Amino acid sequence: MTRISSKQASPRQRRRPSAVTIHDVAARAGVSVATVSRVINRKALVREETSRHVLAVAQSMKYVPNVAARSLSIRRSHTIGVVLPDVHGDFFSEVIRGIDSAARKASFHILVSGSHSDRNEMLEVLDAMHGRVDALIVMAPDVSIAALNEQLPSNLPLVLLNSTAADRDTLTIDNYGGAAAMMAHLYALGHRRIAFIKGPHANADARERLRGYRTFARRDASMQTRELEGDFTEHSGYDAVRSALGAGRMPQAIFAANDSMAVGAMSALAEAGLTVPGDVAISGFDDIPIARFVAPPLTTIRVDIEELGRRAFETVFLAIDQPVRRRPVRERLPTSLIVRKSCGAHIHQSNPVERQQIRRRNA
Amino acid sequence: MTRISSKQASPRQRRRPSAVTIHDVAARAGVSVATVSRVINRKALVREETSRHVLAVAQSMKYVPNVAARSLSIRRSHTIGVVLPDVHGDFFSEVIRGIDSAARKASFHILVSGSHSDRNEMLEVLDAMHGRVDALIVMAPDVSIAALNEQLPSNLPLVLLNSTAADRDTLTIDNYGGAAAMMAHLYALGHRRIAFIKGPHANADARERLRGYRTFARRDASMQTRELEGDFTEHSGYDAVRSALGAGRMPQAIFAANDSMAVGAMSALAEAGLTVPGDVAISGFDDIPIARFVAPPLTTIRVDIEELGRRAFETVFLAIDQPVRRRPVRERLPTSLIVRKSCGAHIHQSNPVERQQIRRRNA
DNA sequence: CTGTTAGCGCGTTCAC
DNA sequence: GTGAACGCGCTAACAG
Repeated sequence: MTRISSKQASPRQRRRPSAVTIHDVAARAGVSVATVSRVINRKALVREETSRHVLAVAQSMKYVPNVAARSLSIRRSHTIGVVLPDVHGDFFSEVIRGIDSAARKASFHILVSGSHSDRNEMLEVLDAMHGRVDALIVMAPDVSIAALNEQLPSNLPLVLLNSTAADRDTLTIDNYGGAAAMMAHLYALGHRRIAFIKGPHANADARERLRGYRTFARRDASMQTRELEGDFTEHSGYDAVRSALGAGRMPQAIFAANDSMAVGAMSALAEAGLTVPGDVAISGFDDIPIARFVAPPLTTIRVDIEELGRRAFETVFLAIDQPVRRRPVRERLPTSLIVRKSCGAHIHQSNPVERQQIRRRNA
Repeated sequence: MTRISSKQASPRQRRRPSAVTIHDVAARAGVSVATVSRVINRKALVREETSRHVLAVAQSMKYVPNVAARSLSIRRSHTIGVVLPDVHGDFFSEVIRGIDSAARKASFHILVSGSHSDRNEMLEVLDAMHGRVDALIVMAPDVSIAALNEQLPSNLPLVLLNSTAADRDTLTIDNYGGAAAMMAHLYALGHRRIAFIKGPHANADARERLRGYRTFARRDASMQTRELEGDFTEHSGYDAVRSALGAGRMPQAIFAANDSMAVGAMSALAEAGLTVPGDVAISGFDDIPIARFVAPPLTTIRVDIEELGRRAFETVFLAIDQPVRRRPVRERLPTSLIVRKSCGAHIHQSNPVERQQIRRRNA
């Protein structure tokens, strides 16, 4: 009995008025749902004419595929989850921007969750994302990693940002190299008493920057180091300088683990009547937008956070539908030294003569 | 025939190994899927003992409900979409933070999409979110609103941020009032030649701030106004001052439509050898974190963006499942004047005597 | 090329 | 209290 379902309208409308479905379009276009599906998804071959007709009908009925149904069927949500800790300011927005722009090109959506202070909270969110996303981009303090590995279904593609874990894809910034480069720059400028304003101890980036500072500082016996506490906020940079002001000889240069603290430090210095770079040189890390607009402009290490986000998306995107567990991707994004006036005359690192003059002047 | 389905395992595993489903739990616990569902959702009454047992089994099997299936069934995704234009820096992160924190409390997820420069791009995204979200929080230039209203299913709860549209819920910042308050402050300080650095023309906030400036400036014949172009970036603030420097008499005060431009302006002033507030007073809008750490600290209008995000979520959340179309919510968030040193000595608005002295000094 | 049909995993009447 | 069975809207075989 090839009963053509002609009175389709009645069995519907059981609950809400509901949106127009693939069945409605099929009925109206006089084809089967399969054909409509094929047209919509451009899968398989459909006669050009049929295709146009279906498309026209769908358009006229304002048909929009139900994503939940599709996800259920193909087991894919075309969405990736992004979970970040409690980061503020530009970092957050830029990394999201990077991920979002890359995701949009691939027609992916991003489900974000930010500001997770404690581990349990983060794990809870991770759990809730299960099934909702095809892959995950996670930034977490190292301490969470172990628990994370157990919690997460190991078949879910995942890339870790700025933290390390064997057996997982990771994407990091070359914090160590950047810090070392900055120290080399300050050293070349003639500075020997260089203080460092640290970031939060729990932060992996902060630790690596500190390591760069320490390692370089140990390379020369004439170096006098000093470490000031900080937590990446402007205020902590301000406080760090205040404390330094009241304790012993001032350093010739202050290297802050991030730009925000450098700005805070400059503020404290200005308040104390000290000039930059005349009395003390200042440098930061990140190259946030205002870095070049403070007075004097801040010498810093540029980090392309947006690029980090883009790479993160690309990494997980490639991992989706890759059942074979290859060896983890471990990429480290480069940083670059941006020389501005806060550390003395503008010199090019590549010009040893000029460097010599500066060194003498600063001696 | 009460055939207990004992050999459940075979019909499964047709495609991927697939995660554990409600059927698996039911079979293992020796109950029906309906019961498991009831236990998981705490709906209907289930015998305490049965409930505990099912829960235990589910836990042991690491059962996680499939959200796609649930969404399909209950027609609800527990997700809200957030669509923002191309905003940078703190605004973006703070509004997301606000929405996210409120959403998490309600067990909602947020699907974000940012940096939409043109209208079509935004409409595309809006379209793609259809079915994926239960409600929408949208920030768009006014120009899009008309198209937006047509595009969006009118039954989808939606709140507009910083833009207006009849018949839609809107949440705005009191930009006009804030700008007027700042003008009153500068006026009280004795300033009469006050320049204004404008924001992007397409931006509703920028327009309102400009309106506040103009309206107040017209209240006194002694006022001399001047409008400088800007686009909310530090660089444009810098450029605005550079252009002013080369054209006629410098204003006594410069009121930037946002803090970023104020910072850029200060940078240009410092470069030109002008002091703040000695030679020219500077004020901004937003109270971004670095505002108090530039030298001198910036007088500004505080805007609580995170709160804006929280309110936005609450507004749409309340609208979900509210079939009755009440009259639109139109809320306007207050702003407050933060007096710092960039406009002269620190004075309290409430102290007329002090204000008098300042006025005389500035005369 | 196109139609039929069986799931995808879960919520939900309606009997029992 | 609990279970059987249907439907949510769509994709993917499998037939034709």
